[in-house]
Amino acid sequence: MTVATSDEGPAVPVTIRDVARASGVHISTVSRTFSAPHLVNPETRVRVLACAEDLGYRPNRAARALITGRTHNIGLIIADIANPFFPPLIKAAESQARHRDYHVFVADTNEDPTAEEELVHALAKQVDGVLLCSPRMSNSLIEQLSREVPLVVVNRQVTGLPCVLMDVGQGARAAIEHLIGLGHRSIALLGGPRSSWTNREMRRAATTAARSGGVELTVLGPNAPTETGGLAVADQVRRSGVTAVLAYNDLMAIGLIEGLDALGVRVPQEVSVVGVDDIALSRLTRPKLTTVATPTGAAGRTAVDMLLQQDIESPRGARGPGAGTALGVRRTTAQVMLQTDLVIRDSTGPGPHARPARPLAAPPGPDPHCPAGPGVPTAATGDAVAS
Amino acid sequence: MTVATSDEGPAVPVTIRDVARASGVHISTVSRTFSAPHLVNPETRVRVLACAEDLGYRPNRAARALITGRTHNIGLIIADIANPFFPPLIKAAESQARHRDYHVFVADTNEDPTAEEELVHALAKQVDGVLLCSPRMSNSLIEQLSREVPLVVVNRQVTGLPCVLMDVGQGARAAIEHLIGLGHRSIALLGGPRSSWTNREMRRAATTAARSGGVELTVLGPNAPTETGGLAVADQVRRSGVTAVLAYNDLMAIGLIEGLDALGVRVPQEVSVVGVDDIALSRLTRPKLTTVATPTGAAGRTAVDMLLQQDIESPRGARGPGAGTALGVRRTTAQVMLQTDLVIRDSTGPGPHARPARPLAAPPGPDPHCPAGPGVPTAATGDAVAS
DNA sequence: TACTTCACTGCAAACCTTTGCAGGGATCAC
DNA sequence: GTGATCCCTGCAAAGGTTTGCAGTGAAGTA
Repeated sequence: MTVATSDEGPAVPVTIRDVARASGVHISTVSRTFSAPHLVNPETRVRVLACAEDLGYRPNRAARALITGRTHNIGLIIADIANPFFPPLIKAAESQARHRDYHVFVADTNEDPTAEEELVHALAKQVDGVLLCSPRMSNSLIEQLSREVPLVVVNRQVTGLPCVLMDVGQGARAAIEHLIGLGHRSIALLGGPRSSWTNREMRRAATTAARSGGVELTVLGPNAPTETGGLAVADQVRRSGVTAVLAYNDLMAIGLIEGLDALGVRVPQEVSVVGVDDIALSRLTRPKLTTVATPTGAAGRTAVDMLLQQDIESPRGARGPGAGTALGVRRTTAQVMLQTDLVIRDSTGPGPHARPARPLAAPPGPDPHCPAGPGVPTAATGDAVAS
Repeated sequence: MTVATSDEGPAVPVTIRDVARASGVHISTVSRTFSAPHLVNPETRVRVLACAEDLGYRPNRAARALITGRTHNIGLIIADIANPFFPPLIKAAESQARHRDYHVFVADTNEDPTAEEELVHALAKQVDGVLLCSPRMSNSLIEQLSREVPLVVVNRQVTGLPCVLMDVGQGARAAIEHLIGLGHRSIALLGGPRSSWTNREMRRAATTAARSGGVELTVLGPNAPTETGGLAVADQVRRSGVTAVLAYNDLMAIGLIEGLDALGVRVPQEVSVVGVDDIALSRLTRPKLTTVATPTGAAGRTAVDMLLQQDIESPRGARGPGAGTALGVRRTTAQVMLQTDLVIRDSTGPGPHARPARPLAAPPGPDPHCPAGPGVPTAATGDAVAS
């Protein structure tokens, strides 16, 4: 380890006043040079700019925000940055924001609802709005927080708030039908976090699809939405005697496959596995993962658009002329539902020709109605969920 | 898609003044209630707190920062958030920061030096310091930016700035020696991004180790540090006739294995592959990846510590008493080098008993000195790199 | 009683910037 | 020559908060 001393430290901060003094004009002229150049004489402008450059002046964005009410920042709160599901969403959001001259600040909550709330507070006055992705806190808390800072919720339906949803219900249905079509009659659903909206939607849709397909559905969980979570239930899956599994997400599916492999259970020969998300990794595992692709990029872009739209409509901090009547700003809130796609790869295969090989298997469901009729449409009709 | 209208929008912002009015005290008392509670009468305090609670008051952190000069935020700039190398670093940094009552804002640059620079400017006045991880811009630009906001650099050596480095030189050496020990005589190094400090260090150390081991080292690259980057060079690797490869990082190693697999080349039977980073994924691929484990968590924690330490020493925005003499603040800068570890798993195996099977193989190096002597120590002696 | 001490609170400046308003000077038309 | 118009610039308030200083009243001490 080297230790050195230097006096190249952050220089004394140079403010608009320093530039004004150096260029012999009033600070308001300097201000205008940067925020409304057309209002200042070209000659003055170049002089001011030269001085600014010379002194290394940069407008203080915090001070500017204090008076304009706009920071040109967007906060992005996500449950777990280690989940490869999120990076494409983040990148899409950042790219979209950049086009609109906004910056995105990302924060990770470690799936902790308390951290989520605290982060919203922390970000509140430093950003123009927050994108809340796969939140773990309650709907009522989200509504309450939305009075503090404009919010757009991703992967959760909150009435009265703009939401970006992915139709995992349809995806789960497609997955179950795919498995039924392959001849599976006993299927497990690996649940994710309890407070996840996606989790509830999947469960509902999978249950419906299984019922109308006349097959048995075992729900295992809740589980941590990670490889470890999937790994941990491998033994339970094996003993349950199911021949196919729909996992809450790809990470769990991958962990499960790993766990089954360790137990000597082959995928897809003995057990078929379907994930959700279509993370980049799902193309790299062996077997390549059959999964429900979710439009993460579109979700990020859409969320930014919705936030900025609502943001532009109602300039921040606008006190009513009548001296602070507590009348909220009127605004429109839309909820968009993005489509999902089943991507069939190598982790699903034909169901057992005979009964399940494992002795502990529960008997198949008693009343098979129709072989594989499309289930009741469940999209977009959900009420508020996730207490 | 549902569209609705609501007037539950963000309420009129409630300020310290509103609380003061409601509780019948001066704003300074309200301020003290929050930032110096011991200075205000307990009765007054509870009254003020009640009013604040009632009105839903939250101190405006931006305004506070304007006057105190401290935001209690840390910026974290990352080359590519999709690289699983970073999440553990991010999480460690966040956890460490939280203990010190700081928040971390993460931003991704897409490996784009321009975006990096812009982000530093954007963050400058909204955070107390920035952690620059695996930067892609020039050292001189970094030095220049460090005058705008306190900086700690991770994975890059910049003289005069606090740096957190991982000893990838030692790691690369250990990897090469491991391969030599297995009997490999013709090894390739898959290079990463040209402007990466890690890339240069690895190359230097690998070259030295190969030379002193008397084996041939082929450098392939630069390449994108992603699965795709690894996938893309698979054919080149095959044709080069090497029997072992050290990749710039795990992602490339995994992509390479995938690519070799597609070409019918078996790992590790025909070609051994070593990665760097030990991302979680490297335990899940098949074969499990042999890799140089880098202490990402420790790096994140250390970086936060170094930033906060330097930050505390020199309170921001302190103008000298002599009315703005441009004398920089004196501060200490340390450079720490963290150790790496070779983790041997299943992607490396014995070298060829005979000559390499492929016809195109280059002849082995002419002068084998010592079988596997430890190379010259290269740690911590590097000058500034990466123009 | 007079004086000190103490706890608490109010006053006002400060942080850095933006912006509505008004003033100054030049240009132009009549 | 007068008045209107226009471009540019300065003035000062505002945004929400912190903080050094001073002032108040009460308690304590002699």
